[in-house]
Amino acid sequence: MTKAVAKTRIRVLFGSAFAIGPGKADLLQAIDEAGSISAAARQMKMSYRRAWLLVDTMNQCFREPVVDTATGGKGGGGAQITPFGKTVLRDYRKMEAGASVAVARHMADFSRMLRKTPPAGKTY
Amino acid sequence: MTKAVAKTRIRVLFGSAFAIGPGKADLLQAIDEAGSISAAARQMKMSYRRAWLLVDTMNQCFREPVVDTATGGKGGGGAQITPFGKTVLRDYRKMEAGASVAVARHMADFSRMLRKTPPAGKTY
DNA sequence: CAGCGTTATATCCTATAAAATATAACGAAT
DNA sequence: ATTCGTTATATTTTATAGGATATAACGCTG
Repeated sequence: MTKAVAKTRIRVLFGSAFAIGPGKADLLQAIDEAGSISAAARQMKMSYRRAWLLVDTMNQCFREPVVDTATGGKGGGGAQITPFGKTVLRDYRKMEAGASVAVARHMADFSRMLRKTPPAGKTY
Repeated sequence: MTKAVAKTRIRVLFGSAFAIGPGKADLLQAIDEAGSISAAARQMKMSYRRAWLLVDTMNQCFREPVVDTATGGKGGGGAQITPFGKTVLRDYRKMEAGASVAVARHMADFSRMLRKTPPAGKTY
């Protein structure tokens, strides 16, 4: 059975550009574990460019940087999530979890209305 | 003051393609009010093509059609949201509202962490 | 000092989503 | 019968996000 579930995706918008969403939160977490942007990017199978751009956006959107970076390789450089960044991530996850619970409350009813087999091909 | 708020956007995924999200819900509502896909599309400033594709996807994803259509213009044709479609929309709005409340609970803390002025230009 | 693995950035290329456009069939009103 | 405003669909074009690639500067390590 194809259990269709709503992954609850919330995004915090800031003006027109957005500050953080599921992708950036995961990236932040990956950087925390991996110790560098590039390692996190490899882990998440995204280009370094994309990862760096996302980090840059976050650092621009928040009052303080969420990630500290240092050039140089092999023990020298790398990236660390700041204490402030950890707070951002933690608070974001709280919102996410809360939303997820709220959605789950009605999800059973909803999924009954879905077809048993997903439509094939592109569906927009 | 730039009040940055998280619009809570939830999407119900169905396999890989997704069944309904904020855009489709709004479209459904607009069709209900406007009485036709094309009028709803104009109202929402999207192309008819796009609106039609979204409706088509929904009709494929759910057990029953959410929109009934009839060809012909000037009183003849048009589109109506089905009773089933109304249920879908109502239940979706319930999930959305629940999620929104949950997010709002933590939003105050979060928005304090944002910069006072949004970054200019493209930010990804 | 040479090498490795970073950050940081610029440029080019490409895949894809969306718009624009066109057209056919249709049904009611006039 | 003509016209109007639909649904439905196909084709072409455009805008843009993202990948690929290249390069410089940097800082540890050996």
